[in-house]
Amino acid sequence: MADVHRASRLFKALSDPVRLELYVAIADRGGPIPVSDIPDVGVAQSTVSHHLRKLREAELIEGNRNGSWVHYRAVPTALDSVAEFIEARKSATLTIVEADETA
Amino acid sequence: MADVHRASRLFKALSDPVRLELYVAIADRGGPIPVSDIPDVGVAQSTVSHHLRKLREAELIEGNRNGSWVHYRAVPTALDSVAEFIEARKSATLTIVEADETA
DNA sequence: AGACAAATTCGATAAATATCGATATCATGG
DNA sequence: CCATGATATCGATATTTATCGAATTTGTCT
Repeated sequence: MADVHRASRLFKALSDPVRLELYVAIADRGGPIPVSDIPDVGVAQSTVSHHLRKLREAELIEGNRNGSWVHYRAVPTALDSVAEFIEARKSATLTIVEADETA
Repeated sequence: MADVHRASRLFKALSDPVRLELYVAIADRGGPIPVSDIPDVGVAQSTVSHHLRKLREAELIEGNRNGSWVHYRAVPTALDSVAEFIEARKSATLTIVEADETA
């Protein structure tokens, strides 16, 4: 949670349904996936490319060329700060639940 | 994570720095907090109200009037689906890390 | 009732963003 | 070298969104 700006940038990167779907496809692949293997999400190719760039800029994924293909993979630690953010909020809300319990 | 749309709606709600800061202030309060107690985040009061509405619509917070004041509190389970989303991605990336390890 | 305070809603505006088709870049195969 | 395929970039457009000040609603106090 340290930096609200960093967290909000990650949230923003994941806030578009199409982009989120792309990210999930890449992350759940486990390994590097060429763009051409990413399942169709119903938008033009240039739009896919645009979203991949956004995900790259947010450092959620990284890609490298292998011949004609660009392989993308999810950056393993990218979601850590989001996880921390959620944990921090959870303990805060747990505190109040306990307080209500004893009240 | 089941529904990508639900997840992206939550992400979108948290994607604005100002709104995220407001949410953190409310969530970390532990208990109900009147709007007037929310620390100044540098925007007009009407803008704060607008963001609170968005957070409400995303069901991240809920508010109820008590006299002249409206008290907001974080919905305790609201972030659960986001946490699930992250967990699911983590196991996917762990799989590949292990695979790389044995390679 | 009238004055004041808290919060929301309204209307306008400027900035950001998602999308597309067309074009460009890059690599490969004939 | 040219055609083809994969991906990225460009330019335009329509939609969304963050922001503000002004007006409104809601409630309290005298």
